[in-house]
Amino acid sequence: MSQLELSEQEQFRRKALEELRKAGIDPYPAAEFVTNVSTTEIKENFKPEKKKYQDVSIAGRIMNRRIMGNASFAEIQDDKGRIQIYLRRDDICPGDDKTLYNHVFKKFLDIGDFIGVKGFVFITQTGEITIHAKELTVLSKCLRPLPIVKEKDGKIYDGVTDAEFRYRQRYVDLIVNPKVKQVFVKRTRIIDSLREFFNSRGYLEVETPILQPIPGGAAARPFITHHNALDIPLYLRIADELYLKKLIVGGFDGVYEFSKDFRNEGMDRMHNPEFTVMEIYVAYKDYMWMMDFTEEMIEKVALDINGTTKIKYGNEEIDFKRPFARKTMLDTIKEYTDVDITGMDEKQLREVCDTLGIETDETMGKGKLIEQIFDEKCEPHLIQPTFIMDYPVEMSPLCKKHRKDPELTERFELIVNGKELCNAYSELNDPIDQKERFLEQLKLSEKGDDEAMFIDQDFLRALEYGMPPTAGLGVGIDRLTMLLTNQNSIRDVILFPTMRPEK
RNA sequence: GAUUCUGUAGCUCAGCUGGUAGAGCACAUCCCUUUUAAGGAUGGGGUCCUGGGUUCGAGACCCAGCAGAAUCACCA
Repeated sequence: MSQLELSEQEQFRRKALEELRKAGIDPYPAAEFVTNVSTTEIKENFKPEKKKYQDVSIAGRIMNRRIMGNASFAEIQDDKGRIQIYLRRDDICPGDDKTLYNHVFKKFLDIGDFIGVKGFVFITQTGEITIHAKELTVLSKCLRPLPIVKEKDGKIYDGVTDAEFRYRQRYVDLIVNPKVKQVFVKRTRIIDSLREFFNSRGYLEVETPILQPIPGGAAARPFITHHNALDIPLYLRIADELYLKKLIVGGFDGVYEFSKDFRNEGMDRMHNPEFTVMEIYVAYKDYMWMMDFTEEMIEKVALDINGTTKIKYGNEEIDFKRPFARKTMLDTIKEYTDVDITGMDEKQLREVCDTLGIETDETMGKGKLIEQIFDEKCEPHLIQPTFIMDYPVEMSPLCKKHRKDPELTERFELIVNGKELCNAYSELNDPIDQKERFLEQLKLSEKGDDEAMFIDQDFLRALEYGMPPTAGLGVGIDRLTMLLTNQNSIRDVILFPTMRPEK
């Protein structure tokens, strides 16, 4: 980029950079700057009578400056927060040479630059905890004007709100919007909390392939790529289910993975092409056990993150206190539509859909039709955490048939705010049954269902060696984060959401 | 993929019925040793998303495109 293409403000900052160098100051010094405190630590603990923090060293980004001649106030921001700095010319320049204040601080530094400050903490006349600077060190020059967001009594002035700007330049969003940073801190805490829950029960975190020759474990359109050395197509995983079950076959009794999955489908406020799912599989358990486990897990995470089981999400108040409601899918459909679809065949179900005003097409089998009825007529009403149990067998090709009714499966989903949050099975471990279910999927695929599952021969081979009865659970981490941080879009809980490239 | 809305200074936004491009913050210059959204004064800064069209004249109107957001469809 030539000098001519730079904005006026960028040119001024580049000029200041050169002036710093001329003054013998390296604008990008290599040496460590040792700090001994953070902004928030001072603000939380400083008491004027205690004589604490009389020799502090702190580093951060300049976010505000008020120059009053030979004394100035600045605010610097570190990882934790902000604090005000008081700079007096004769304090940071004790000798005759006043360059550091008159030129370096006043002329060559800007909002956005990183500085290090050594000094003591005091309270100003207006009552603000402030660091009185004795030394000032330039740590890094900022060459672009940083948007200035101001706040007074909770009111934001000149906020950076443009969604495109925020997502594309997330680094700026994080600098100027502290609430955004908090969301991502919470996201990590959620994952920490889950991990702690699993580890404390002795389950093992594992890593399974992202590049898979057959994308298994879910019904979805995959991304495809090519491996040059092997000269084969590879798919980005859509789920890690089959690999984790192979590990149960291999003798691990409890395994889990935080899995970045990829689906080549539509994008909207609930869907990003890459997203995170936690899947866990525990041997010798069933879906009833897993329901208790899920309840306990969700309640714990809510408490760990927000200190309460109650959350506000949009206009709803949701309570994650145990126990959650438990209903079968067929009962729920009866409850919301007054239709008992128990034992109906495909033709009858199609008629029910017509009466209820649900669109159908020829590629839809029995399972898909029931799913449509549930998704349209029931799911949106389920705001409080609700387990929906016993899905039709056609909808769940990897799930064990119900112990009491072969038309159903031992499956539950946890619905919160009208959306699926968790999905769990008594895992199908009968290799003959599994093969038949895969063949059913193949028929659906031939009928035109482009989401039907592929047949994974290696998975069938593993099951033939024997898999103990196993309960499995998947949790949408992005959606869980959205709920616990009250965010309306998945893009607000993913640091760098997928965007069309610029220009 | 469909529909609607949006795109003007570094940021947030005005811009009338089509008639010389505006404000606040930021930036620059000068003054000021306890200010806080904010010290005071003065000043500079624009590919009005892009390309066509209508018009004497387009930031505004029309067409096409690009990018984003919301809603819907599919999916978690």
